[in-house]
Amino acid sequence: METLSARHIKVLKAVVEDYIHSGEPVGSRTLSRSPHFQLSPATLRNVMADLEDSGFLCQPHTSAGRIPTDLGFRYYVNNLPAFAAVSSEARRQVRARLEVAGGRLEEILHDGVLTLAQLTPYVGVVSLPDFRQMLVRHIRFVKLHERRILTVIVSVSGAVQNVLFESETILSQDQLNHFSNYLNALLGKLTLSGIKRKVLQEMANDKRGYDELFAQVLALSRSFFAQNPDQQSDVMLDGKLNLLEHPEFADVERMKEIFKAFEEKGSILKILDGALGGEQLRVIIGAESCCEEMRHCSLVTAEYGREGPALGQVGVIGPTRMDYSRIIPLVNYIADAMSRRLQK
Amino acid sequence: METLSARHIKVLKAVVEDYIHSGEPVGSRTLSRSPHFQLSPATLRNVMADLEDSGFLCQPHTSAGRIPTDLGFRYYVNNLPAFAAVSSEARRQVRARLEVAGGRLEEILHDGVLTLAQLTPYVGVVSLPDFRQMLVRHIRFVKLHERRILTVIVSVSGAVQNVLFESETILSQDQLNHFSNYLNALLGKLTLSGIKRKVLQEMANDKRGYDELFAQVLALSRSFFAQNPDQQSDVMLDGKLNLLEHPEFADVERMKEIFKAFEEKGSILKILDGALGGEQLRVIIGAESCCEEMRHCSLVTAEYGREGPALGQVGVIGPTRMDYSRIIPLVNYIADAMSRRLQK
DNA sequence: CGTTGGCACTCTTTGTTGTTGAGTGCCAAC
DNA sequence: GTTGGCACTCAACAACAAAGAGTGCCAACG
Repeated sequence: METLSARHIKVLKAVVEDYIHSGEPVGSRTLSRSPHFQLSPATLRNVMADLEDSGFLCQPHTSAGRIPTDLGFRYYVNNLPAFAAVSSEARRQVRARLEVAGGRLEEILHDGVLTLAQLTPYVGVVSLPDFRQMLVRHIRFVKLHERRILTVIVSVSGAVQNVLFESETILSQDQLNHFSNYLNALLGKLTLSGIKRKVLQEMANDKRGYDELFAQVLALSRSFFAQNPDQQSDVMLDGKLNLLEHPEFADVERMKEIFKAFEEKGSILKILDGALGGEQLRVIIGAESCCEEMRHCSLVTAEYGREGPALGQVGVIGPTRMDYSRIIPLVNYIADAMSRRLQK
Repeated sequence: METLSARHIKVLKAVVEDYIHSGEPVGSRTLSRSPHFQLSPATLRNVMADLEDSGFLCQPHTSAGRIPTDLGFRYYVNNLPAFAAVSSEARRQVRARLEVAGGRLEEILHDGVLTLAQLTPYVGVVSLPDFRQMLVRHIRFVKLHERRILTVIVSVSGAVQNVLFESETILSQDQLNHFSNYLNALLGKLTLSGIKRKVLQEMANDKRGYDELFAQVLALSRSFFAQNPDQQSDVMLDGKLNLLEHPEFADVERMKEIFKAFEEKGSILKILDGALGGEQLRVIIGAESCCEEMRHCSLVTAEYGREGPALGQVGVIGPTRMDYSRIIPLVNYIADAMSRRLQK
């Protein structure tokens, strides 16, 4: 186990790749027929038995071939990167969908997952940025009725968020415009949580004399933050149906499990944003996600959003038997295209 | 066929209800054991054969019991309404979720489908109102960058819509505020399409001299409508997983089919809003929906939105073997609660 | 004439029992 | 270290039998 000989590695690679493409357990005989091996089935059997002892392969049952374990896939992904170039068809689609002008953040993200769902037989997934962490470009208050106020917040990256709340006093639309202007001039490059922190600070040393306008803005902000504790972010999925085409999800129980994770979204979000700010591209294989329902799935995700902290993760969810050599470059490519479009 | 005798009706009712609760084809023996019948299996067989000839029942195969056809369910729903009262548990949940203050339209709709998905073993569904047909309460323009403008539209019922577009000339936020005020004062009780129509009209007889402000507003509106052709409405679903618990969807193929319809949404929207403005409550059974993928499903939907035209439909999607006597009153009850909350 | 018991028939479901084939582990020989 | 041989395991498949539920039809009964 410990260290693998060159032959062990070669066999592991062959098993993983064969399994990725066939979906069937691969036996020593199949392997020996491959032109890459001049070895007899018996020899391969010995090597495969070693790999099984080391935990890279396993057998569904005694008289079947071997399939890679999570560890086997992990070794493959980490050490054997024969990455395929992004196909011209994929480039074409990305150009058509993502290399266009602007659009709201949500539209861009949606285009991203849609493209992934169409270019791969897996599920496209993207985590929406945590609004509280985004730089605010604009705040606007709109009076709806009496004390009922609609806040429109636009982030630098083009995300738009609407929040309803009740103010403490009745204010006119003119006053609100006034406040909006005041705040917009003030806020420079702050995040929503930054603003909240600032407001709380200012309120703490309330003794200082403010001009009246600022006091009113403070009161308004307080109502605003009071009514909207900390809304969490969300994920967007597309192409769930793709998964049903894979033989590993023909079993209804297994399918239920994974669709449950999709419906709840919370666990997926946790997996995606759990490592935000870590590496640019991540591959999470099977049980590595620590999510019970996702133990038969892998994720390939990349951060999107240039300059400053990443906004979120975009990628695909598929069976652990995923075509990593094609998917990894593709996810990278699309995350890049999204980031570029977001910059415009 | 033609007219059914009292006995035929009684048998049909018994078969439908037994099938709804057991999910198994029901045979003459089972039926004769019911305390409601003093008849021998042989007699019931004759009656059931009649009902089969008339198209109300059918057999999955020769030696199985009978199950109701779409027509059988239809007759049952139309003529045999022994509706169950809404359970106290359901009332409690509706009170907790829907009889609270305000919230944005989307939140209200979301609460509605969520409640349905939790109270029934089926899928909760709601069609979002066509924004173009809603009465506009507020329009607000927010300058983002150069000619890039964000429009915030709030409808009378609390729906909020954000639209991005580019104006023809560069305008300051003060100017935009001016326009917003002008438009808001002007638009009274118009729908978005109403406004569009009006703008187009005014532009047609362009020769008339306008004051400059109005001319500018017109130009702005033109850019707005140019960039946003006619966005269609949408549907919201919740509780898709519920369906997987029903034996009729244990078959992977059938499941795929229905989930395909869910993912596309378009066909569901067509079914839902196809009959908007018709009856207050509708039951659509199996193939009646004219949607290939939905031929094994039934829908029970009711209109929501009081005063003026209905906003949309809310209800459930389940197998044709649905517990109509419980679901119909429940859907009615929830549509009512939603409408009441929307009025606030 | 409506109702009923009897009977032969159909067809699914379930369990049993081989048979086949792919694949393995181990061992002795090269 | 590599290889061929061999016995063994196990899933998958097919064939077959038996059970059970339900039917249609018919003759008989009140």
